[in-house]
Amino acid sequence: MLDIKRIRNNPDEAKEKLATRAIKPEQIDDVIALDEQRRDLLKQTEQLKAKRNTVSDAISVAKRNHEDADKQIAEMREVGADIKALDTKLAEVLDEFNDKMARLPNFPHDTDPVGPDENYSREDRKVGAIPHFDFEPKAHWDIGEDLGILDFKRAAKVSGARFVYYMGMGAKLERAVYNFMLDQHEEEGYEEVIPPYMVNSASMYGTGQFPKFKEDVFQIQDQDLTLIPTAEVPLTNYYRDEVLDEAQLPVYVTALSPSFRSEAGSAGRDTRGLIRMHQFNKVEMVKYVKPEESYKELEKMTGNAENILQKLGLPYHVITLATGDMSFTAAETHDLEVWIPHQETYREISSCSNCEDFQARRAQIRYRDADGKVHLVHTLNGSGLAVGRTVAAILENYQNEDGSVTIPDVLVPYMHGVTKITKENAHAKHVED
RNA sequence: GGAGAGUUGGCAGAGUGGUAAUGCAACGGACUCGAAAUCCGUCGAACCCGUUUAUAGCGGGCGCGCAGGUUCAAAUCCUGUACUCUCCUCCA
Repeated sequence: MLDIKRIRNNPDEAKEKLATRAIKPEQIDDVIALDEQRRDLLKQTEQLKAKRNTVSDAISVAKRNHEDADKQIAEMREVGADIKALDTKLAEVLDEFNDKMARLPNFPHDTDPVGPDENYSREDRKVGAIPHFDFEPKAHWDIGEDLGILDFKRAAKVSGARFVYYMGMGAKLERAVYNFMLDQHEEEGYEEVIPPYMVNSASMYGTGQFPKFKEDVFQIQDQDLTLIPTAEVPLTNYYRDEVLDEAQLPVYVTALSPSFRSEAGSAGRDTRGLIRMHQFNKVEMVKYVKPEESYKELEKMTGNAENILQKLGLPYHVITLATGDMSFTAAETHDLEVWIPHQETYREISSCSNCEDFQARRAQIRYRDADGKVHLVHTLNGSGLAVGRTVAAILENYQNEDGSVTIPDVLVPYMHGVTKITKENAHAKHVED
């Protein structure tokens, strides 16, 4: 949620900034007009309420002295009716105002590249050498199915498209990857959390998924529960409607969780493999910080995600998203894209965003400074990393000509010493009693 | 799933129709070399509107889980709802 006072005082600034995010100037004029209506009605009803309060006092005194108050009561009956009418109108205006405000995206940061889509994003750096293969590299779904560690067919039978079973060493690799990530982030100062995987609408609203992106999620029928599309939602709403002490900041938390996404509107894209699933694991990082530190913290968080890729030896590049390509709540976003050999391209594997006070205003997450004054915190979130896509990247970048996959060194301890996944070791052996 | 109880300021806790007691904590001051204790004073944080250069001050609104309703007037009465706790049932 943007600050209406800032929009009211600088409408041109708001129009200019949001124009880069596909918001028409009329939408700004709309909210300003509604805001004016709202304040006008508020003034009227508050004047009447002030009158009601003073006259009610008089009535109360009169009654106590057993004097007649019928005249005032009759007068107040009318005032009461007027208040009710005004309040009804005010509620309507307020609803519309809130709805329109809730659909305006965050202001982009001044340094963000301006442009309508990903073609305008800025590449900040490339890290790691792109691997060269003496053979035709296979797609990760072929590697996985040939080794028998990924089973898309049976997942389709049991659940549907965009689901997968990880089998044997595949499951173990997934587990190794996220355990490694959690351990790394813990070393970097993040507290590990296991959050709820279903949240209520207020939480979805707080982090900005609702009201605009309801079609992107899975909701439980007849209950106010939504399967989380990212752990960002439960992690950021943890302090919803709270005032923190300045001394508590910054707060760093991390969580492994499944993420559930309906992928409405993605029909036909990435139909094979682990890239785009209805359910995938992700290790998420969230920070609550003081406003003046949020951009420094964003760089640190991006570094935390990069650290994972570097230790895994996966080539990637970092881009700063163009204004038109950023998510709704972000003021600035760095995407990490990992090299996928079979597609000969970089694919998103992490997205680290500074939401500034946009989520904090919606979710009312604040802190009290040394002078006792209350301010909104800044919130950041980043994937560190999407686990399924990391497994896909490992399978492809570490594949061998014989169909086996070498395990990156840092994961070997997490694989209990296994250095390579082969057809021979991919599955459980029968154990004689 | 069944039955009951509860939700009031940072915390504890009164208040069953006339507009939020009290205690603790906190803050300011006095005393003190300083602190503690004591005494005096302030105090529902936050939010909204108006006035304003102002995040100062002042005025008003709001404010008793949330949303409605009844009433001249609601913490108090009514309806719905969320959450917490206890017991029963069930359950990994």
